Amino acid sequence: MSNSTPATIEDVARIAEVSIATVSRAIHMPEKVANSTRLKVNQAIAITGYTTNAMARSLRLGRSNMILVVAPDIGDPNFSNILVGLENEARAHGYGILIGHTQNDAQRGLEYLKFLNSNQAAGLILFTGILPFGHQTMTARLPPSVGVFEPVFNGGIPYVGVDDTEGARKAVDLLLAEGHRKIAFIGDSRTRLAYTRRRMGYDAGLDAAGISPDNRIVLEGDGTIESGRHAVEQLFMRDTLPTAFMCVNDQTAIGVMVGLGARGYDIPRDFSVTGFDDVPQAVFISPPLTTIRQPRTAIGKQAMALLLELLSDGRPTETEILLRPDLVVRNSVSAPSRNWSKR
Amino acid sequence: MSNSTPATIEDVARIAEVSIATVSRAIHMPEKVANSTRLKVNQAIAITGYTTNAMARSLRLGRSNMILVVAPDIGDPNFSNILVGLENEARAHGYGILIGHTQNDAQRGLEYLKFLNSNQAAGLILFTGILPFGHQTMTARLPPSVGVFEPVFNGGIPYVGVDDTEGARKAVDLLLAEGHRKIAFIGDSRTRLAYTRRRMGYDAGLDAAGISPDNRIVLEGDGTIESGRHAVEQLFMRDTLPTAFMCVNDQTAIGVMVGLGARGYDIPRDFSVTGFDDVPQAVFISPPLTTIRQPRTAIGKQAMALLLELLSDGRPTETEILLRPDLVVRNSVSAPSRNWSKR
DNA sequence: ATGATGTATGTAAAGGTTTACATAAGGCCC
DNA sequence: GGGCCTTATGTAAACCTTTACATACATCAT
Repeated sequence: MSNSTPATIEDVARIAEVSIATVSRAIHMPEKVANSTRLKVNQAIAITGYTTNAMARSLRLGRSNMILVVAPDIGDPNFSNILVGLENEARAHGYGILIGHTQNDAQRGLEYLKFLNSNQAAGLILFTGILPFGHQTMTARLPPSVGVFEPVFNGGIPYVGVDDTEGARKAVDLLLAEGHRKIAFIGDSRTRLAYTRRRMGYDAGLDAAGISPDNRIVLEGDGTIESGRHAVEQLFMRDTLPTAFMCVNDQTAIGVMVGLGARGYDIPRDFSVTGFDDVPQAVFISPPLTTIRQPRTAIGKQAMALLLELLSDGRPTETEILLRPDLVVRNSVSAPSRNWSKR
Repeated sequence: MSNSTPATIEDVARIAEVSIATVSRAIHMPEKVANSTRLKVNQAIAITGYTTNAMARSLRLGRSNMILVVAPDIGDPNFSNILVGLENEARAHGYGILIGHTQNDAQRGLEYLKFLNSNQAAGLILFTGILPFGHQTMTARLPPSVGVFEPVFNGGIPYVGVDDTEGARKAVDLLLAEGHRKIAFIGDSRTRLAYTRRRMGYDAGLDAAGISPDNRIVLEGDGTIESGRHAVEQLFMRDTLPTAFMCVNDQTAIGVMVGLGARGYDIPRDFSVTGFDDVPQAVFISPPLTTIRQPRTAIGKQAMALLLELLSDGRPTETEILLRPDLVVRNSVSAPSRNWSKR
């Protein structure tokens, strides 16, 4: 059957000697069709190699079987594993994944909006932490959407991610348990919800340990390696130094380690460092980084499951599913060796 | 105009007081329509917020504006950067990217084949190095396709990637220049075309240096970290050891370094190691890995450009576009310190 | 004035589905 | 045997475009 044009439902109907309506029913509502007929149809499908034309189907149904996934940066090491989870779950339900990356450019976001408007995607997964569509869009027009990895700032969109506060708490508690009392928090941008939440974990841990706010050092940056390096430089300008650096993410932590290394310090002997995310590099840098693991594949899977549920129910839930963060202990933390406060 | 159902071409036609054919022409063949009319249509489009329904368009045209990208593993560190290149180029031409990963499972491949058969994708980008569809598919049915990163084994599909042979040659020449004479090549599977080609570079370099085949050590594996570690163990069983390990990819090189480290050797003092790919980790491991860089974004961009060209021309070119590999020198190579052959 | 040529627009069909509605047949009850 | 319900199938419309073909009008050469 190596026909040049693919078989249509009509070809199947002709061979099975039934109407096209029956063929459609045999495929999508098999219980509505007599056993004998279903058999004939299935044979005809096998003979012709028929597969339903997704375009025609989506057109008729007014809804596609694609999910648009928008991320600021496809290359982000966190991204790919979540994508695996998303993709697996989507495929299992007959959906495909359409991907786009905005590079934090609103113009780009708008271009992807077209995929939505033109009915090419039935749902939206957002990695961006923000609706990347400027103000042209009212949320009303958006298809069912789920934020992932980073809570969505505007728009009141359900979110699946790690419990940032609890994760940060685990990190700070480890540092505390090792005996650290002067712990710096190296954050990224205050506009990121993840920052705020991790910071909350940091503060809560320090509160519980009875460490006064005066003894806390909090810096902001942009979450890059460079930003971590820069934070170290800033801190060395001051008259007090922490004994430990608790970083908002692994990139920052790597930057901190680079900065400290450049000044000739040894980690964890001289300073302890923790990260957050457990990116693949974390295990390769030296020393291997003690950090908080994001269950990325699970996050992807659950986010997609939630979206698919929204898609069938239509119920506009505003949920937040928080997954448990795990502390992964490697070699970047030890007890404080000396008190840097007075040097 | 926050209407619940999106505007159709008919809404636009009514407002602009023209026929739907004219609207369609005003959009797609503006020169065929009078200036005054075009103006009216554009205004009507602005008022209604109309965007073309991609489903209807694709159905009518018999061709979608999606490109299917199939990779064995989305999480592969090589993948994401190529994807960036692919995506940028696609978007610039109004195409979207549909992604799938097979995990080397033929069943999975078949599932993606459905996207193709159901007309949801106009073209195919293959990362898999092999047509992942078992034998059910004759190439005739495949849409325009381009292999990327890994030459496609079966199917005679155009390919865009790095020049493996030249890259390997650069690595072996560096090792030779440092004075190494006993260089082991740690490969992966002989079925991978990339292996064969890199191996050719290795042999060519050694030939040129007048090193006889007896003095070459070649091992095979599966390209994983574990496989690199295993290769080291195997070599220590033998009575001759190389002074340098030239690895088919960075993963293997990392494994080799781990294996050597576990035995207490220092790199590059005791042994030199080179990789291939320049994955993001390569810079973080210690010592940072000297390797061959794949111009990933450029590969993606060119592959997509080629595919788009195929899509419009229809000309079934069987090309191979080989990009220049760059040697990136870090710290895993130095002159051989002693001769391990007789220990 | 006539016919030819060219330009701008309209009409209607086609693309492959799904599904509301119509029809037909079979079984059952009285 | 007639009416009624159930089950299985068919008919045809609708989803929204694009485009071949038809039409209408203007321009121009003769």
